[in-house]
Amino acid sequence: MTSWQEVRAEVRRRILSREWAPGEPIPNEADLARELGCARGTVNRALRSLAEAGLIDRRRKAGTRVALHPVRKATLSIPVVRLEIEERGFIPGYRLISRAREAPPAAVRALMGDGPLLHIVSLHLADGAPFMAEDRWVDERAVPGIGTADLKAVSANEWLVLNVPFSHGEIAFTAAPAGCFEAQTLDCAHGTALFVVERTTSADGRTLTTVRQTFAPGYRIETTL
Amino acid sequence: MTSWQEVRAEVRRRILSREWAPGEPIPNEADLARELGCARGTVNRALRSLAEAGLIDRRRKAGTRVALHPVRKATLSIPVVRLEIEERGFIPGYRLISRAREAPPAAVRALMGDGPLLHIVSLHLADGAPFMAEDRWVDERAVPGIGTADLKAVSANEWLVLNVPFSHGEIAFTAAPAGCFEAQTLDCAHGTALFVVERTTSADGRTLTTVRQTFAPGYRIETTL
DNA sequence: GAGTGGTCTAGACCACTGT
DNA sequence: CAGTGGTCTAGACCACTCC
Repeated sequence: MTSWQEVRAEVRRRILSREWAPGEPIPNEADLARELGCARGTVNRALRSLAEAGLIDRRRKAGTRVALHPVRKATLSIPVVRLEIEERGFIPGYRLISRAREAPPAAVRALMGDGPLLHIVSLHLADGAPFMAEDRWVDERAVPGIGTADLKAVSANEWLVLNVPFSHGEIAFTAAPAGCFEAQTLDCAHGTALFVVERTTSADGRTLTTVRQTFAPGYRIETTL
Repeated sequence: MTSWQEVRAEVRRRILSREWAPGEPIPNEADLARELGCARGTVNRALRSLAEAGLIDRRRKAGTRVALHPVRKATLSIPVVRLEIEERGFIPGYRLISRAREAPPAAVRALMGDGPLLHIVSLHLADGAPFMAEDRWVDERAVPGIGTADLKAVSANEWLVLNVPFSHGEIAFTAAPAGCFEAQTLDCAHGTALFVVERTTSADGRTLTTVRQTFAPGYRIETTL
């Protein structure tokens, strides 16, 4: 019993077997280290891992307790769309639909201010079939270079990932019916239930870009718990 | 420059500022520790954190490199539904719709075998309004006690979390149109675009339960990147 | 074979917080 | 105030993997 993975496994076993019941405190790090025959640092590493997984709650002085409601955490990797398409075994494609300097609608203006924004609409393909339609607004002042980027060759999605480091972002997942635009670009019936991802990224407190990605029917995100 | 958070911030700064470009190797732990004036363990902690975040790639002997495609990782916490409703500021409610020992459809049988399964259908409410409809199959042999649980008082969702430790799970997110059942229970029009979560949990290689949760219109999951 | 990250140790000090 | 987790250190050995 020397590795932190072994310590974690043993503690997890005691929790799952109800030897240590939900809500109950477990021994402190020093005691556990003595019992299991390892350094306190090793126990700390193991317990930190379990705390991140949501299986235990830790607080200084109060000690460590088995979580009352073990919170499952699902981690989603959000790669560049092109890579996601390749990972699913398709040949990726891309088409720029429009690109214009426009006054944004109210919802976008609330996020990104009144300045003129670049509005980029594009379509990503998998094996030639529509995969995802992207409607994006970019703050030209916050993202120098986007004005001259060749968005016919490289998608805005990819250009931004490669050229604009960001510090913070928000992402949301919803379902929405296909509107006229989606029905046409994604080749589906008006009103079809589609999976939607909305993302906003910012740096230094400024919103760089906000995007709404609508996926073709049947799209699903999968991961393990 | 002594804390691992400071080290991480400094390394992140150099990456974001392109001082260390994507794909390029960065100094090894020992060198970095010397330069920044701290122990190697501290640098290790910082770099491990950045690797988990997807900003760098690390391999023994090959060293550490700035990731070519910084993979965004979104972590979703999946709490018990009742807690999720409370967190959104609503008063949670729950209604058991049906509960029967039935032969499962082919899709479920493929996952959970031929044995007789318990089929539980229920509805979760937020401030009295429909919030989520749940269609669940449970393997009675693998989950002893579910047969006698009072599922009118405690939702199957919560009963399982409290009584059945699991070791592994899969989760998927999709969009689907409301069928007759969803339209009726969630009080929406037939065909409405709804957000769907499908989950399967297992332990010791046996599938314990599989569930399809359909959320009322407007539902969205949000998180930060 | 050798360089790099992964980990363990023993000890120390500190920050937070319940009592 | 005192107990507990959080972290840092200096040194060591090991596992992996590229050359």
